[in-house]
Amino acid sequence: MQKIITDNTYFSPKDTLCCGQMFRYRPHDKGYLVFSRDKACYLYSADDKTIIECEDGEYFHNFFDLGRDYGEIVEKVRSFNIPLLLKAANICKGIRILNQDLEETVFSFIISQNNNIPRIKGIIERICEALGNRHTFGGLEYHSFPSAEKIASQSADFFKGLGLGYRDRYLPKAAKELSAERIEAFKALDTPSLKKALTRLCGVGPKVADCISLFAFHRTDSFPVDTWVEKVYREDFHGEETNRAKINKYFTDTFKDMSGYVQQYLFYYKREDM
DNA sequence: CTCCAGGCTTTAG
DNA sequence: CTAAAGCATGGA
Repeated sequence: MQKIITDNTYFSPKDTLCCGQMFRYRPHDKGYLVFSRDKACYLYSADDKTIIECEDGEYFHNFFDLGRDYGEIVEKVRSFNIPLLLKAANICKGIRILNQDLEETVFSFIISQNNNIPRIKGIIERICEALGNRHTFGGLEYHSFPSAEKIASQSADFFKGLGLGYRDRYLPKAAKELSAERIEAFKALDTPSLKKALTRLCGVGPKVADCISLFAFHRTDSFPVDTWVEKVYREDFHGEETNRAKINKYFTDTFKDMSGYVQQYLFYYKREDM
């Protein structure tokens, strides 16, 4: 077992996990158990430290984006000098934008459409239990997130049985569309082209594409606009637009390559009703 | 009962 | 091209 110890000023387990960018975690002991792909870690804070215990330190170092200076990012966000954002940055400075597995992110956010977070978490858990491989971590049993190939081999009815509702047919279809060549081609694209390419996948529209480009490709010039962000835009930025594409343009034009960080701060701030 | 959730596909205009 | 209807499910 490896142990990664970091300062917790810019790394809060709770805020990083609960801000809506990932769904596979649960409270455990002093912190949380976190699952990504076929891997697991135990994440917790003690005194002024945040600690990761896991078998694959390299994987989770990258997963939690530990190579990046978040003090610098928070300062850049503060420098926009927007009162609401100053407040949000203080509360959310412990959020790290994760580097998540591409396939897992694609399927997870297809499921997220017109859905709420507790139910999304439940659906993903049932998918892992039904199709994932069994693993153990520190004596605890868990299931991996299934491969695209495995998802592609299931019927829409199978997913309906897991409670996906009308999204049942999107998963196998998107899984078949996710070829290795296509995934490889994604990496070379700039963010607007990547977003367009992701939108070709069944069940992936502009908002989900923004989430994938942010949480799997770390494209921080993406700004996903969902119902909560729309609420922030209306109520706090006093925006007039109702078209989500235009709201997206307003935010990305304003925040450029800080868009992803700002979006997460605003989303979390609004959803937690702080 | 209605309304809403990290919106999308399909169809109509 | 844009706009709107239709969509499963479960909790408030």
